Amino acid sequence: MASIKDVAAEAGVSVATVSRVLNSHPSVSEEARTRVLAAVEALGYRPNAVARSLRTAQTRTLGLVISDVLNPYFTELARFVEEEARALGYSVIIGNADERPELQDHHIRTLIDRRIDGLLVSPADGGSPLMRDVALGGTPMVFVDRWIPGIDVPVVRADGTSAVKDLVAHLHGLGHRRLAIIAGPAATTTGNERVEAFREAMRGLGLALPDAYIGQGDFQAASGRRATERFLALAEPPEVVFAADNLMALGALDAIRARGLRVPDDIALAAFDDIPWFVHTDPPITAIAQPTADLARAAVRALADLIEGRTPQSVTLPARLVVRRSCGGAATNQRSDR
Amino acid sequence: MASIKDVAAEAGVSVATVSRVLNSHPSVSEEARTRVLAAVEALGYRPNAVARSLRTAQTRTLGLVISDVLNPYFTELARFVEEEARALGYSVIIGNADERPELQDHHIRTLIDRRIDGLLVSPADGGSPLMRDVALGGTPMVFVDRWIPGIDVPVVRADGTSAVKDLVAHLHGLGHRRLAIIAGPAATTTGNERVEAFREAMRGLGLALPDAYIGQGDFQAASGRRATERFLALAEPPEVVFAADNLMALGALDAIRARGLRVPDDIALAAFDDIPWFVHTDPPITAIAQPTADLARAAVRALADLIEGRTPQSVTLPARLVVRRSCGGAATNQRSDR
DNA sequence: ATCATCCGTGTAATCGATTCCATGGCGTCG
DNA sequence: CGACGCCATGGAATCGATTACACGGATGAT
Repeated sequence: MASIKDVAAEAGVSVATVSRVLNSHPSVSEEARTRVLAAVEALGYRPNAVARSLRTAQTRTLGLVISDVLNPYFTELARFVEEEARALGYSVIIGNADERPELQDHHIRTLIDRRIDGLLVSPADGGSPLMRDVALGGTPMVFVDRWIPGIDVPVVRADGTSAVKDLVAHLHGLGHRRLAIIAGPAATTTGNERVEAFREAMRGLGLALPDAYIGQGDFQAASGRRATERFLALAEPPEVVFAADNLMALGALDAIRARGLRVPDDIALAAFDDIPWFVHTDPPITAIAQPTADLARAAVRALADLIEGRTPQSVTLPARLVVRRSCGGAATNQRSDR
Repeated sequence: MASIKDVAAEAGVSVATVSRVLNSHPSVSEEARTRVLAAVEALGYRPNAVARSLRTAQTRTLGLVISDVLNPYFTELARFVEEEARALGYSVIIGNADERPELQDHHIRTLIDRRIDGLLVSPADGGSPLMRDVALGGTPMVFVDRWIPGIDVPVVRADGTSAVKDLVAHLHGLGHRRLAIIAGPAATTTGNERVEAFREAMRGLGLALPDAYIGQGDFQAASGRRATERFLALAEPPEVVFAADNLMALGALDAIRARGLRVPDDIALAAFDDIPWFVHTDPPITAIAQPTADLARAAVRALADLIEGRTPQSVTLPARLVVRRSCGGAATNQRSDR
């Protein structure tokens, strides 16, 4: 592959001049510029990003470590992150942690070794020593969706408390009193917050949330199934299951079907994170929708601010309730779904 | 961030020795080795992958350019690709083309500029000049899922002809005669092959595939909706719609619902590419499943073979029919789905 | 006419690794 | 006892870019 030296030779100038042309430095004669450009064209020259990065100590690359690519919420987030990053002149390297802390650490380490300019993380756990070191070590970092208390970096996330309150009120209005939740891992902020918001909203309506109605999940479908099976085996099973993410809702649906029960007639179902498929499940699932595109954009901008020396802002955007048929009641008409 | 020089100074040896220790070169005294390792530990040293890549002319990185991350089939593929690549000591950088050729070219260019060791591509079109140049230019390259005729690189893909035949036989057995297909872009191999397999299978049963029953889609949901609306507006609408990918099936479902029709009673639906959500849609959707994990592994191995100087193999694996309820008939019992 | 300035350009240092080659010490063999 | 070879090690070149610095020539001011 042609290098800058070859271009310089072809154009009959020094490598410095070639570099100046390529970086549109003002001090280059028109004559030299055209010669260099012609040589670049002739040789099909493309600058070596590796060499450039070594010299300039920047890669124009962002690392994005997400907890689970198979979760449509994160896939969508990743897509918008890449879009915004591209608009700002950055590339994105995605690391998929599969909700496994050690895999998360592997990706963080690999990204740091590649000297990415900044890191966008949705932590799968409460924070490894590595993550703390990286944050303290000066690598620009921003948390998105989930964050880690005690690590002082900007956080871009959605606040679901108001939407959860709306959901609980909706359920209460439909006559449901025994509400259960499948929580995410306690080590994640979203795992805790959603339970707390749920409990708080129930308390506001004079309802209790017994421990037996709190299932422990890990944001994966299988855990949603297990938790739901446990609910259904109770002497007094809940009337509603609220899954803290979409994959666990899928698992819950499995478990309910396996028991031969119907949603919403026998039991109602709702989920955190809205995804296109929820419109088409049987029945369409009531969910809490996050402003994914806005979150992605805000996160990338905060990270770019950090990298480029501006002051980044933490951002919290509201999530909102999308009522469909899975909890019964009014929104029974399919047509109104979309 | 500490460099190899700092480690050398701390350990009281030369950088050459540090490098030897790090690359487990045999010619290093035990004494020196422990000193270097201690210094590495003390400084928290991590080798700079950028510098290493510049020197060794390899990045231990694979580029994966897929047509659409939001399509669960590709997401899954990407996940398994990363998994296998990691097992072989490579990282993966994903480029999402969003089914847009110019975006695909952007990512290919960026990946080449970063000097990735090899490229895995599922082309969104018939092949840009850039793609040809890259293939001819000696960058190791493997096509996965889709390929481009005339570009001589290994291809790893699923063969759906037999499964499509099974599907058509299944539909025929259920009494359906008017079968329609929503095709993918003509510029993609999967776009064409699936139509051809469908047409061929129908011919085998003495059925014709009129042009009006071939909808032109682009593998995105919206195009599936449009094509289906056109089918439903025909004087004699089809009894079955077969979508060439899962997103177009989603769009078809939308269109059918919007008309107030029911699946499978009013019209049957089937799709290429099986995904977990199809179990939970209303009704569960009959689909043709690809062996995604095996495809991903085979593709990565072929690429690694190419990179490391071994002889790569093109691989074709059979897809298989998964019957659910969306075409009516026997498989009506939900329990049997899983 | 003289001197300061500015512009275009080239030379060379530099980024952080890897690796070729030279060197000195030591063991072995004739 | 001398020669040879091997081993551990360091010095220095190298990868492909960017960029500080130096330099010569042209231009403008006085």
